[in-house]
Amino acid sequence: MREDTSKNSIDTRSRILDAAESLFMEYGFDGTSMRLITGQAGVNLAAINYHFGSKELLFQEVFRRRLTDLNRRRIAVLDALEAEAGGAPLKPSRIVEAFFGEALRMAADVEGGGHTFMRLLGRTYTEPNDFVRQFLAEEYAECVDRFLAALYRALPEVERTEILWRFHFMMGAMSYAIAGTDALQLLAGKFDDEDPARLASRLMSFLLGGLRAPLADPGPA
Amino acid sequence: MREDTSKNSIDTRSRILDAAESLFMEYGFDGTSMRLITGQAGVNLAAINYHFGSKELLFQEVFRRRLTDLNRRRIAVLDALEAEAGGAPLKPSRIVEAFFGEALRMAADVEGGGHTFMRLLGRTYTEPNDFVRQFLAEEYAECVDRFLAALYRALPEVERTEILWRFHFMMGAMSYAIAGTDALQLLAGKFDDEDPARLASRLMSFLLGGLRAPLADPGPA
DNA sequence: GTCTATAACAAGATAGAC
DNA sequence: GTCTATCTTGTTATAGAC
Repeated sequence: MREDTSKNSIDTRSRILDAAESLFMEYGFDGTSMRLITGQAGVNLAAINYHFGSKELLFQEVFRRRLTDLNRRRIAVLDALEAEAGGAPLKPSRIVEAFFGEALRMAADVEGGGHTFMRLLGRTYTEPNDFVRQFLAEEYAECVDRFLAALYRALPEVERTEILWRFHFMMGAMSYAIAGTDALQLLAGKFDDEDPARLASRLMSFLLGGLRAPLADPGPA
Repeated sequence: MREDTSKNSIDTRSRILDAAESLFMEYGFDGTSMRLITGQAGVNLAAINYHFGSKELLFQEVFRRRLTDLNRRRIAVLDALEAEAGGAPLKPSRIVEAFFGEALRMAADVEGGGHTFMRLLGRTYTEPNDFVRQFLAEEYAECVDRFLAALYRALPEVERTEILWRFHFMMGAMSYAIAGTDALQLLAGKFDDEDPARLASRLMSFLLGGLRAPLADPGPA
């Protein structure tokens, strides 16, 4: 194993990305200065602009680095399920497991940074920063469209708007699930420490319960 | 109706709070400058420090103004339910409805600013800003303790950690539900515009489905 | 209570030496 | 590719006139 033959240049990018991921997660985009990032990464202040062009572009790269792969894996799993089903609609639970299971697997990777990234992602959803809003929408477009289409086919009797909302609710629950494992939160300190696999099965059971819940009364006309 | 007899001083505080609430929701704490707030409020820049002491204290006051009442109402509803039950455990669905129903009612108040506030609140949960973390924990402590105790009594056969997590998941779903009504989001543009009452019943049905879901397999020992 | 002016500092970005 | 030094702008906060 080469120790630091290539400690420069190629490594600098990664060091910056790792530091940025962790700091953006902790302090948010506006709360994280470039000086803080380069300080933690052990690189020069000017390196961010040299390697990424700007703070915003660095932020985007932090997401692209992991998100592209995550959504590719999601789609691959969905492809496999659909191939296996041979034209028949999938079970809703399989679809949900494919989408959220991949995310939870990434979140379980504490060493490799997947955990930090998924927390950052959850946090960013509710941070309506203009430039990242559009970026995330593009990055997710294909994956979300594929999964929604699969759910529409799997639940033809359910109004599409209802499916959309439930999918959205599930994203919220997952986001909090990941954030809650060691973050702030009103309930912090009340949780026993427990392994991510246990959490994943807790969440999945909750999500499927919500997805299968009886439809709401549309209310009085 | 008096037009602007008291346009000063007492009104200035409210104007600042309203502007701050809306801007903090849109741009976050760090992304919102005092110049922006005072500009939108139509008051002088120095007014924030005069009336609130600092930007941080203003932020806290934005929350206190609405949160204290919200949690008081929640507790009042719980008190009424428990009085009615006369010592018997409550139905879990009633407890959940009390807690989230009050929040949803506030979120439905678009005119009065409750909607903006609830979106800000949901966003702030995932923003682990040190000073607001502690503040929110204190502001919520009594209410959360009361509702958790009620749930523990209502579901004695369910492991407490499981209840804690499901409560947490529900908070996440609610947060996204409120944010998603007109915010960013990957699914934005896909939602038909619809009234908040409809959304509330959609969410409640999802939450109860999740709460009632079969317990997860603890997994292999 | 409200205002102007400004102090004191931190931010992102870049020019130019090495 | 990396560094230092610096430019420009924007930030919170406050002193002091009105």
